[in-house]
Amino acid sequence: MSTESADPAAIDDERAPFRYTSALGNEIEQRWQDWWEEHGTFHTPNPVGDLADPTHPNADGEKLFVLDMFPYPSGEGLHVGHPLGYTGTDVYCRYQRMAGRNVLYTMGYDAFGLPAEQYAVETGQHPAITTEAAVATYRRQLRRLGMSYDPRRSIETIDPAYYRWTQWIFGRIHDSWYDPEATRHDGGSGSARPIAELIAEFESGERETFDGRSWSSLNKAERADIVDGYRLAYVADAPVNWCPGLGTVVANEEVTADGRSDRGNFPVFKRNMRQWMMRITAYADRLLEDLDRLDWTDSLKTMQRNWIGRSPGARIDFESPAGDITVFTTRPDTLFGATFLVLAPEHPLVPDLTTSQMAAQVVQYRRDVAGFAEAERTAGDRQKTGVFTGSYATNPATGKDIPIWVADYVLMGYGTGAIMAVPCGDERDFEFATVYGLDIPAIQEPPDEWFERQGIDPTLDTRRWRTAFVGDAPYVNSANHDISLDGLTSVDDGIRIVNEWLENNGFGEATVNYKLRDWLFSRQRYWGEPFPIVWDRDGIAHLLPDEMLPLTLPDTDSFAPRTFDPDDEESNPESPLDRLTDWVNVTLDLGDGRGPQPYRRETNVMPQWAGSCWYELRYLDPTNTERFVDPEVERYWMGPLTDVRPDHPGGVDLYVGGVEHAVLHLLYSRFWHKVLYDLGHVSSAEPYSRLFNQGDVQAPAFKDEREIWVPARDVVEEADGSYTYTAPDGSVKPVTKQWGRMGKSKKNGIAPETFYEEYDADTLRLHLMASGPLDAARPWETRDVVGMFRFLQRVWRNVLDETTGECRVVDVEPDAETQRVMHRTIDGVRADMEALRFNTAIAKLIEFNNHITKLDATPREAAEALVLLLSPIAPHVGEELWRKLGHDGTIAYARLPEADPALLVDDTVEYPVQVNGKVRTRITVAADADRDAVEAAALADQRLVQLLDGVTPTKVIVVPGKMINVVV
RNA sequence: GGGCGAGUGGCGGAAUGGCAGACGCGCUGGCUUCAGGUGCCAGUGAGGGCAACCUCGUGGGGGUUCAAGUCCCCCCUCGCCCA
Repeated sequence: MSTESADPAAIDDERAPFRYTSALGNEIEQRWQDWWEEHGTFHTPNPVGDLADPTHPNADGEKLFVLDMFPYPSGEGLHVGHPLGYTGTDVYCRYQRMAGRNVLYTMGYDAFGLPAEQYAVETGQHPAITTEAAVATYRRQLRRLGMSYDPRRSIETIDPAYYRWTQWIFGRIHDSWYDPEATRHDGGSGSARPIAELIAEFESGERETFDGRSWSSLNKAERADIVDGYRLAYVADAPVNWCPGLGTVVANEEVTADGRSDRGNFPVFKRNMRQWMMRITAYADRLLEDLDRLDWTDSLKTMQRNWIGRSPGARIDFESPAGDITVFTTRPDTLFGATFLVLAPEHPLVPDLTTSQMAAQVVQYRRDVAGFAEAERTAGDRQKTGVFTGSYATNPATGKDIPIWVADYVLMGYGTGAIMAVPCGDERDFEFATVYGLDIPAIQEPPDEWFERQGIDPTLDTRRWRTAFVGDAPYVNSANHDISLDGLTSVDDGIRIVNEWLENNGFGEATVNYKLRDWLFSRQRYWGEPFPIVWDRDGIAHLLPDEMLPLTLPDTDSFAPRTFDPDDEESNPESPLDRLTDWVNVTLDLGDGRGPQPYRRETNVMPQWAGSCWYELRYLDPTNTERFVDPEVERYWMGPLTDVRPDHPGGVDLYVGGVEHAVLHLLYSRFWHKVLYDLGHVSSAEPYSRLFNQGDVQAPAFKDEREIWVPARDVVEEADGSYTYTAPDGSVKPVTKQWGRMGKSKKNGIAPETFYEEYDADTLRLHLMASGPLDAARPWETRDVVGMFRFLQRVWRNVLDETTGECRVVDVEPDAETQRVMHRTIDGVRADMEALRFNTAIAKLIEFNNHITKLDATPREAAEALVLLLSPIAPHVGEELWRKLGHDGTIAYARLPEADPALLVDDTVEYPVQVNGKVRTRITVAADADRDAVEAAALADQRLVQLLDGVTPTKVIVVPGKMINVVV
């Protein structure tokens, strides 16, 4: 830089030294952020305990608990997409504080888990160090955005003082069982109960073991096995998702549709392994039913319903040479049409059923399909494949022998892994039967319209059908010596009759199948909560007593997991904690009367989701060392609001986050909360009564020729509109542009810091809130931001003199028009803020400010209303102008202005006058004119008389306050 | 394939069935300035007209209504979720 051009800022300084500039904005912001911290401005009082404060200005206000989905801090720091939801909640909280409510609002950090561990492995640093650094960055960045969090309530899931209670809750889940017969304390049926009550029932003989053996005849291990079969957290050999590339097993929810891990995109293999599970399936019905009590979007509820996947149907046993084959079907009424069985290739009975003639083919088939993902296997457009086992089963309804096939369109993970195939009533079975020439008897007589749509004449000869028929239609060929469905027309009736017959004859029973599986809860990783579990020499698991918590994660340099060739299905997981033999092998007195005993610690750790299952509860009472949350504090913040709705479940008043957590976090968290509720630890039946999904911020992202994302900040647009990327080695290559959600994976994040050079945090907040409704995705365009900066400058100029810095408001009554604009603004902005419509609230504030700009001087009343209403969105400017207007302290608890209803209506109303629906003229009449007077005034209008040209209107419609339509 | 949601200026978006395009960006012109930038003022859906005004216009097609971006039916495109 040379002297040839003057510093542009210097010119402004001369002429307007007190103009609102980026430099001034940044100075004000950091000053107020320090002030808030020093004064504990956003400390929120609890009703009792350490955090109680009856002197707080809003201590007696109505409570409001607002929650953000807390972030998983990555080494990259925040990008400008993150604060979209966070700013929305902050604006809402600041607004509600000014409306007098006692607002609980804070932020925590979800810091255990795979990405942190992977980052640590890559950089060779301990995850505790990299994670703490990332958390510190997030804290600094969020503070810089002016978030009004109560800093005392922040938590980190990796803090032993926090995960002590994660382990404690695990213990409560481990030490309970689900009794579907129990009457819950709220009167509902089905409840978690302490496992001790179950053991007592076995001991007293009140409850029998499954196989009828007497409790007293069993040894310890046998008893433990039986009890474990009831626990809500249990160890089981179960088909799990083994991911050699990650070196760990992962949950169903973490596997993508094409059978890969959502982290790292490695192949995932189904394998039976001994793992910790959570019996979330016990809660399937309650998780489903209670969705009706939640104020969530329908799309989110639908996603949860689909994931739970409740299908009523029946279990039916088919006799076979290898014993009974149990199938699950949603259409037991079609049993008469079942002409073959199909087993999943992994079904355990397949080897026993395969005859020696078919053995080679079956073995080959099972090998062939092993590599296919579930999604590929069930894809609708794929040619069905399968192989005959050589064996036959008996259809209990028809008594006929039907062939048993193996085919990969049947999945081991759904139902029983075996189906009865009804080719005339199921499209997949129809297709399969057609390919292999199997019998397709008709059991329903489809209506004529169905045949018409198929383009064929009505017939029961299914060889001429093009597809299966599904729906209500009269049954045919559906009778045996006991029952007959023939002639019935309702599927519901058919199902009921067959189910009764199955039960009466011992062939099966009505049952409900769920897509939801139990939650795989252990991971063979280092960076997670250790299980508070030790194993004794008999292989029995023992829960550590509460006073041994927290069980801290042992420090080690060898935290890297053992990973494998991603395709090495035969590899076996190894936990990093296994290597720490000094930690693993311990002698402990568990206080169970057995004295010190040698144990082996559980070496799996909990999955990333554990810490987020209950964090909102810890925010309530973060300093409590006696309990995870004080019951009175929990009831105050999260108790059911039965005055709002009799079936209100309680929980967080507003939860804001991305839709990507629709089935993972939100399902797990609800499950934990319900267990705590059943056991009487919380008063709320649901954790989040209202949930709002904020949209994404989209940004340009760039891919090179290999379809790999390249950092967007190193891409430039060429003169011809194409894009090129300059790699760190200096090479330049062409790339293609796409829009995508801002984030690490697409390498298109824009850091908020880049923003403070030209603008400031209040401008960013305004821009994020103004650029669209909170739930809409929006593209990021940095050049659009200047509009909100200009707006702040104009507000500033309306309150302060740019040359002197002095307040320039005048103490005179605003004129009548200004009063009306002001009160309409107050009314409109308040309504918009209540409804989270910040974009339209900002538009109204801009209009009001533009009105003030046109006045010769700014009336104090108008300036104060403007600053108060603006301050939730632009809090730093709000505070600064509030001071300049002569007020002490903070604006955070100043009361919002009230709209005077009398000033919301005008004296006169301008009516558009339509002729046949098209606006042709306008008239102005008194606001209190009645319908007839308005009509008369319209018909007397010169222009209308001219337009009508003597024609008498057939009808005149007057919509009071809105418009007039003259029909001719 | 199924479910849900969305299609409005050059762009982001606004509109209890009642004046389509609020507000912002961009663009055009003007003022300030030696100049650039900032700032300020005005204009800005398309087409026609000297003008007052007129015609068209919310993905496409139909319908309900005095009146449809909004409600109903069919179709197209995009997004998300589940297969």
